[in-house]
Amino acid sequence: MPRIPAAERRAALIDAGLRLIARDGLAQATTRAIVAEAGMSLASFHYAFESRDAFLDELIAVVVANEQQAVLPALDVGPDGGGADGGDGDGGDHDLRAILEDGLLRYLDHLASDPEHEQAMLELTQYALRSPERHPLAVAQYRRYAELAEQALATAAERAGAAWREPVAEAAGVLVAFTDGITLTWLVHRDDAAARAAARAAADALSRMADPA
Amino acid sequence: MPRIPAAERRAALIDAGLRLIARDGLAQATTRAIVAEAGMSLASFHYAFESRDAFLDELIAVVVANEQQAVLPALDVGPDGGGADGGDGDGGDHDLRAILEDGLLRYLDHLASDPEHEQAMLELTQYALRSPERHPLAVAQYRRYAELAEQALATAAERAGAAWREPVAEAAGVLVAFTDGITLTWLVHRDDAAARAAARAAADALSRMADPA
DNA sequence: ATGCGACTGGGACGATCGTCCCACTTTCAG
DNA sequence: CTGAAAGTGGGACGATCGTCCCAGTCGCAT
Repeated sequence: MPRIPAAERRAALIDAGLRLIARDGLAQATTRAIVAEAGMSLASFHYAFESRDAFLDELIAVVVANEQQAVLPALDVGPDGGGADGGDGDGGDHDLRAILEDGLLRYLDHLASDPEHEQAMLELTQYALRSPERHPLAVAQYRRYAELAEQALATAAERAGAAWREPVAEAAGVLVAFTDGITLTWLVHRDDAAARAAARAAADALSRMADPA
Repeated sequence: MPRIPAAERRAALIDAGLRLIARDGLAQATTRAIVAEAGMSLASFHYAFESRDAFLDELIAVVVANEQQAVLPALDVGPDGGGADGGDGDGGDHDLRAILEDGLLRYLDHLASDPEHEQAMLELTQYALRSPERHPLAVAQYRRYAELAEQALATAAERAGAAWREPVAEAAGVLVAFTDGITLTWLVHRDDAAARAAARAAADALSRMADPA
């Protein structure tokens, strides 16, 4: 009812759109459903956005930009965690392994606390993957993931006093891939124990891509 | 034009449907598009299937059942591959690591040879993940993946003369998760080198879940 | 205060969706 | 040979989609 400038309306619509996609899926995110979720009239949608496609393009861009605070602190904060039992042969990078596993477990907590958000991100990726003109959006999304992973891995190595053997970007790519896979299988099975086992294996593999200082 | 019994028509429609989903995406797989791809009339669709939802349900079931020959031989055949350079400390399970890496690289070849199929499977999973009554289809799909992974891992360990420390199913779950993540990131970036690096790391992590005999 | 431009509401348009119906043709058991 | 059953074609239905239009109304600079 109150008058709202177009810029704010865009933000409110994107917010409602993401909420709707997370709850009901991308296919249910029609223009009418979006404005209903935002409590607006249908005309406001096309006053703020040229088309539904343009709306989704901007939604992806905005959501990807906001992904930072959701994942980065998951791997960033906290001193040494308790860590699982050991028994590994190599010494040295034990700390890095524990830090990485701790970060991945923290990500699993984040995933469990808001599974629909990750499911929505996955759905948006697949949407962008279709049609060549939208493919760059998916690439940008995963480049952002890689950036965040890179920061987290750099921080982890620094804290453990280790050094990545190859460029951090390579390990970051591996981390993104593993995280994605763990997310997808957890969304299917909701099996926390299996996800933790995969996280453990992922931390193990990643830690071996670095040398102790 | 020729008369075709309903059973054959069901198979032909499912075949056309999968082809269409792989090429254009699930959203474009309308009843009209499907019958056009199969070269039939629209009435034949609802003569063979009760509804589009029922059609998709059976399509998923059939496709999941046929997934066997696509993935299993990828990890199953072949003696010791060339293998990458080494430098790892631990001895013992070096063979298992190489076998697993070889199998994963073979899967990457399969993925590159028909990326749209894996993309379609991913899309079908997300479709099934929505709505509770279809969720079991996604679970069945990933249970099948886990079965195939289990067979492959058992074969690999046997060939390397190694034994899985935990039940094979646990390692199989990790393999499915890693494979899924590698698939997704490759579909986005089409970066063969990055996928191979992730495959190497995955093989490394998995091989450490077994003990040499 | 006032007028112009930004914003809103509701209704309507054509396209396309899944589904259904019915007249028709082919097949095959008896 | 014949009649019931199985399969086919095309058109139509109501619902819903994205988009558009236009008459109205509010806010704000002047």
